[in-house]
Amino acid sequence: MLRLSTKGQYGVRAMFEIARGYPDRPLTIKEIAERQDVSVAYLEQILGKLRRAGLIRSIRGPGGGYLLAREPREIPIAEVLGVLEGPVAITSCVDPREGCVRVEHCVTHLLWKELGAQIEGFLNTITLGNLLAGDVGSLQQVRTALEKTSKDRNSR
Amino acid sequence: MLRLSTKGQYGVRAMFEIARGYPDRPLTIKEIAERQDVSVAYLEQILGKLRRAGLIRSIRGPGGGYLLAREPREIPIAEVLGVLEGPVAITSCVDPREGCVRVEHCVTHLLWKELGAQIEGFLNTITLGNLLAGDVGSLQQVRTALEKTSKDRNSR
DNA sequence: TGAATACTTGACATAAACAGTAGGCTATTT
DNA sequence: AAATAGCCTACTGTTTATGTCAAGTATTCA
Repeated sequence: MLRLSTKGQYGVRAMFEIARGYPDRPLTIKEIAERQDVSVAYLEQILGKLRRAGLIRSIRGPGGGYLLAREPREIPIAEVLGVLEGPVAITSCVDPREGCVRVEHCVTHLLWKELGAQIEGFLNTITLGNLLAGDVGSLQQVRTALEKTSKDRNSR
Repeated sequence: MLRLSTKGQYGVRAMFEIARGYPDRPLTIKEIAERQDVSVAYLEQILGKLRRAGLIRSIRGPGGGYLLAREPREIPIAEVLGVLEGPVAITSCVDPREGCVRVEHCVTHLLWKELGAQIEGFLNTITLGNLLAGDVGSLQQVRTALEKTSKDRNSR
């Protein structure tokens, strides 16, 4: 359940690849495609969205390619995914683009809302900088802290 | 992004409805369907899965219906969703039923794995009992604790 | 200026997943 | 026996996901 589309996955991987070159040199689509094993045509769509959203810049012509528009540590994963897949919306009930017709009857409304907030919160704490530094391992500490807190809550 | 299928949503709502009657009386599919505004035929599929997984019991014949197999507080939402939609698997890369072909090259592998663990951890802390008691509001505290911890981590 | 290189856009194709329906069957109670 | 209620499986229409393709536009270098 709760699978991410390939657009989101490839997008993050492409951003990572671009970030690796940052700020030294622009990376061509072809390079990114080869390194991440994705078709050039498909990547074009993805990078186009990211560029229009202002996350990356492009330079045309020979020697051109893509560059990050900001520093890696200023680009949270949540933003990349948000551009490519829209906001987190576990159910249509909590989708900002739709809306709940039965909020008051909907017992689960709050549950989905909180789950969404949880996910967004998490993805906002991780940046491309973290990915580059390879310090995602320390995330486990975050989870551990969460579980402890929940346990406290339930034992009250 | 990350939308839950209707099966999962309806399933949780159905479980909630059954839990409301617990342990007094069995609820018929028809009653659940009416109260949660879902078709009887569709609900049958969902309740069938939940029954085979041992989350609910059924009683046939007149006066029959569905009952919880355990106490509401012993039934985490994660389990309900797991039965109906399989395990959390943000990408095929971290799907226990598939597997990652390129773990060592896959920078994002750990990220998706942690996100999945985060979600499962959260859904495991919420039970039908919590839903019944309407104390989902206190979830916010959990999130706040999470964010604080993350902040600490990043400022180190 | 012309060739090479690279990005841009929109239409289209295929396949998988989702959401729900339909119909017949079995068990239990009265 | 009749009524009630759950059980099971196959089928189907729709939507979404995942790409591909083709033609066009912009930039740079020689």
